[in-house]
Amino acid sequence: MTTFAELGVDQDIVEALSARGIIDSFPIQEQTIPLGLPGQDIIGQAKTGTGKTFGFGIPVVQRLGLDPSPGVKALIVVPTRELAVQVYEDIDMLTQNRSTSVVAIYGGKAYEGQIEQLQAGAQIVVGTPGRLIDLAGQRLLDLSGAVEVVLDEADKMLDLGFLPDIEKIFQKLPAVRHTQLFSATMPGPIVTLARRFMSNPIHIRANDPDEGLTQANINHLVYRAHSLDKDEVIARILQAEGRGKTVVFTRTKRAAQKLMDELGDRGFSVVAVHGDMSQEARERSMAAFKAGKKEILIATDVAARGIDVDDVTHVINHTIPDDEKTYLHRAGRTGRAGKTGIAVTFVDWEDLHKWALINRALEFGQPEPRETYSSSPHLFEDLGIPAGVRGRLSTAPRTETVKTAAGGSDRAARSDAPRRRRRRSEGSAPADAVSVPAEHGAERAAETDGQGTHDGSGKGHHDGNAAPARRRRRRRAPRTGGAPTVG
DNA sequence: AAAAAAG
Repeated sequence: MTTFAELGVDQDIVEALSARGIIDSFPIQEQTIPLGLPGQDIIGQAKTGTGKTFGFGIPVVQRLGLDPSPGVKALIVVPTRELAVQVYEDIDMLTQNRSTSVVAIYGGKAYEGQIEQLQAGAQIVVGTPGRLIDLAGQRLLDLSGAVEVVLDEADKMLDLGFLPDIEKIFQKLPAVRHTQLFSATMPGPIVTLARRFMSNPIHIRANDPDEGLTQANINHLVYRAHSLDKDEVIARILQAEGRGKTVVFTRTKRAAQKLMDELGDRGFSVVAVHGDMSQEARERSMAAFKAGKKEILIATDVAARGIDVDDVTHVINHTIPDDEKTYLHRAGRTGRAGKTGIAVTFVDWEDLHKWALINRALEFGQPEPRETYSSSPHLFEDLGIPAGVRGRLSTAPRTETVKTAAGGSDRAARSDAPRRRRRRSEGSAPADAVSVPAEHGAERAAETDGQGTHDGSGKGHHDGNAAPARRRRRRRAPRTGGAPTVG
């Protein structure tokens, strides 16, 4: 392993990194930093969770040097607000031993603080396109001196949804500049398009050629969702002992909200992030998940790219993503920085063609998703769920839909799952005899209410609100013993 | 077609 100092990184940046326990460099960093430092334009491609941010971030910070003059000299554009926050934090960390100032510019937040920081002379801007264009249009953000430019998740930034915004932004940038584009996925046509914004870029692929396209340390499991109750199976996965942080992806905002309500009703400690939530609630969710205060994150594809959370052990695709790129990015929330992870995907009947596409593109060699059913032993074996938990869970009471006037009692009756888990990890008696602590229901209700459904701002009354969703809940008769209909 | 991104 090469140290950062050996790559030519300034001592104060090396110290900032080591203060965070970062000593050794990753392959993408070894390849891009020595080129980025002298100003080479780079298209940098490396798998998820292998250190791309520092691959471009260190050269950006170092090239600005110790120039104290105020004004924007570097611009880093990212596709989501949460990623803007994260990249801002990473870059800010790199500058901790020098005076370079960094600001995050993104929507859903008050203008005031962001404008103040710009007027105070911020030198590095990390932001999302909408707010950047907004502030540039108001002459509150001057990009004409941004000689360091990065598109993170570059293929996303150059796809149809973002391209017009990106073109507007590039029009405001100086012609002579250092431009870097990074992503785990870089389709050929996008590389061609990207060259329009760069001068003689080098395309760096930090991928071992005989490795596959996917991360070797992520175990990919794919099941057809036909003959099983997805919510039920996901609940059981979430009950597993030894499961760490888990991200559950859905296709729509509504589905995310619904699943959060469902799991919340079962007593799981969950947070959600999707575009129908207030920005404040989104950031609260991410902070709780990152800190480990909440172990389950329900998300739309807003969280598919770039989000770096330590020790995510499982990614669950409640709905299969539309294409192989999204699949790769979603799965890549686990198995980061050399750790292992499991990605579980449920394929609905109408989505079989999507699996065919992803399977072919990523060369999984598994043309059909595995057949499984709600209490299938092999499913839980695959997932590494301990036998004891499995046995107990398969007999978990699944009757319900008690309609009560006061939501408290029926809710308590249903929330056996995490109680079980907690008791067992304490090594105590079987949980069936244990009653739910009184405060449990109330605590959870408060959490649910705090997650963006109503944020007190009077807006954001998106469909699929918590309360109606809860009332709507009804479960079919329990699948008796899960008599499989394996095809 | 959905999600994201300004409000």
